[in-house]
Amino acid sequence: MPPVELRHLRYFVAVAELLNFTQAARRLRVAQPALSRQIRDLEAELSVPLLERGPRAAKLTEAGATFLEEARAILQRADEAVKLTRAVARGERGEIQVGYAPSLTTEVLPCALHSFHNTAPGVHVKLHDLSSEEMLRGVGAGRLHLGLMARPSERALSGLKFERLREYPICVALPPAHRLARGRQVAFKQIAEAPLVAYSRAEYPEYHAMLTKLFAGTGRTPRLVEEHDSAASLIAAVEIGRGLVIVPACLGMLAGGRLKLRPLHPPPPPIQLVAVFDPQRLTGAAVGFLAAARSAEDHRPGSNARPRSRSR
Amino acid sequence: MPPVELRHLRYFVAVAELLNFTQAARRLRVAQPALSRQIRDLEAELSVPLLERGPRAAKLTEAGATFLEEARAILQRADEAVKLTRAVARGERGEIQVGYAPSLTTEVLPCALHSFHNTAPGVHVKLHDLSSEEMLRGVGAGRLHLGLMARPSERALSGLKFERLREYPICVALPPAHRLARGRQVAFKQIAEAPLVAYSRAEYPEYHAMLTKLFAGTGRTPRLVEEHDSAASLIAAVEIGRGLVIVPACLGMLAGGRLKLRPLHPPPPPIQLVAVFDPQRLTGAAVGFLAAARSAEDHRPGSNARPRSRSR
DNA sequence: GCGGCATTATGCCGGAAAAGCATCACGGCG
DNA sequence: CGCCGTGATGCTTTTCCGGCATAATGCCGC
Repeated sequence: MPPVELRHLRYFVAVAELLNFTQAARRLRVAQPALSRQIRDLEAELSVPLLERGPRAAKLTEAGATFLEEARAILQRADEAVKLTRAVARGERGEIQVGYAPSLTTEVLPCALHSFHNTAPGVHVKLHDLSSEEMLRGVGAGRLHLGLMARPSERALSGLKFERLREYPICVALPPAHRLARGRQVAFKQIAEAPLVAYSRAEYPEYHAMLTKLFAGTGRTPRLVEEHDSAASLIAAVEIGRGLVIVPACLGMLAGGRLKLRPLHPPPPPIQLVAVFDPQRLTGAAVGFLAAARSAEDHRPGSNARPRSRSR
Repeated sequence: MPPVELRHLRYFVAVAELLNFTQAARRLRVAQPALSRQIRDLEAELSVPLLERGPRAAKLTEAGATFLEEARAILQRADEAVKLTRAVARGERGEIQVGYAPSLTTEVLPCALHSFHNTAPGVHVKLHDLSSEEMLRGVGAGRLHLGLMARPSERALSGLKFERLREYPICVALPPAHRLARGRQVAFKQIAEAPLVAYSRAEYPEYHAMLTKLFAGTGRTPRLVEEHDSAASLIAAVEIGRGLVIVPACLGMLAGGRLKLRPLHPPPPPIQLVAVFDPQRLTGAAVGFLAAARSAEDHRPGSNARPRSRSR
């Protein structure tokens, strides 16, 4: 016995709406006998009469009326399924898992989310505050679509790709009243022996790798006096004078006016904020989010904007 | 371009679950090439790749995963639609509209509802307290499936059919202390001049038709002292001695011990409780309800039960 | 590196099923 | 009674689905 197909439902709905096989056949652009047979087959498959054929018009039976509701619902659902699937493929619907390094992405993330929501309002972005290793593992395992983090070493990538989103010069964060805050920049030797606060080594190993690289070849070692597990407490520690901290410029977003950031003078290589992804598994929505993150302009004044040329 | 059919969904779900065309084809009892082509056609129709074919196994794409959920839901819905429609045709699901005359059906209706609910728990019975004319019009117009009422005249039926459910002897209802309550029955002449209360003529014209018939040929006219629009207030009126009332025996169900019912002596033709229906439109559920009403036994003692033979 | 083993894709053919065409049967209406 | 309109039936045509044989592909083990 041939199974029920959507064609049967489409045909039946047409007949049930017009209550007339001939007109329904015309609407469906098939000949009337073909339609009659399909309806007959459907009734046979259900072993239930759905219509009472009269010479003047057809009439729905009780069962036919309930089947009509059902058939309409099924057809609509099928239609929506197709539309939804196409939208997912176009990256307009669905969900993406995004890992992010909180302090590094304070500038980019809000803008990217905002801009992405405008272009793809149907995509739900799930954010995960993760360490760099967790992100790399998550992207590698397919749990994450994107990881926003400091550029990792080539061997840590192991097949993944990345795209550079921003570069942030390495700065010294100082209390506003600090002596060194008066200049436009700070020479490395001025802080080489100063007490430093830092991110905790356990949670931010790559920060310490950066510090080590910074001090390599200078014959000094950083004088770490405290470790903190978040940017907020780090800022507070500097504010109350426990020490200085070496951070990428984007931390200015978080510190607001509480700290002054001054670029290090012989400028070391800047911190690169990148988006890591698996090119195999890059979905449409993830591509869209990447584009939003790449092109997101910072709307707040003065943070990463080039200083405007002085009015002459 | 051929449209999407349920077959495509069935095939896709099988492949998506096994992630293997060959095994899925075996489960579907088709050859693997046929399955491959159907999936290819489906993807072409959606213009969306749903599966990534690998030499080791297939993998769902993002769009494929969402389409899988949708396809499963649609197939299940279709399955349920078929089951539901069959159940409706068998009279096991659905809804019936039943009109009833409240005081005439106090015995039958509760039993019928109970018994019907046991045999067809999926059918919702909608009850409508209506006058006889309203019921006849409702059944004639298809708004009601059944009308439970006193047997109407043949010409009022106009094409409808009915089935007799019960017969109730015509009785006189008296206050328990009334002189006439002492006997087992009441002779007509004993009440022919007594003050009578009655149902209101406006709402119960057929009651007055019955009264008229009862008095026809006796040379008397009923001495009506009050009219009431419900059985409850009628009972109360008799209880406080405003008059007697002529009612079918089933009113004993409502009056409880408050009134005594005594059959009229030369017994007039009894009141027939019938179910009126349109044989053209009789649905399975309505047939079931009719059967329940017909065979419903009264579980309460002594109301319509034949008096048991005395122990000798 | 190459043969074996799985995978899916392709070409071709036969048959089932759906569509089309012509016609029939039936009921209402002028 | 003939003339619409209805849906049903018989037959043919077309489409398309399924089956078979076989190719192409990628992986694994030897």
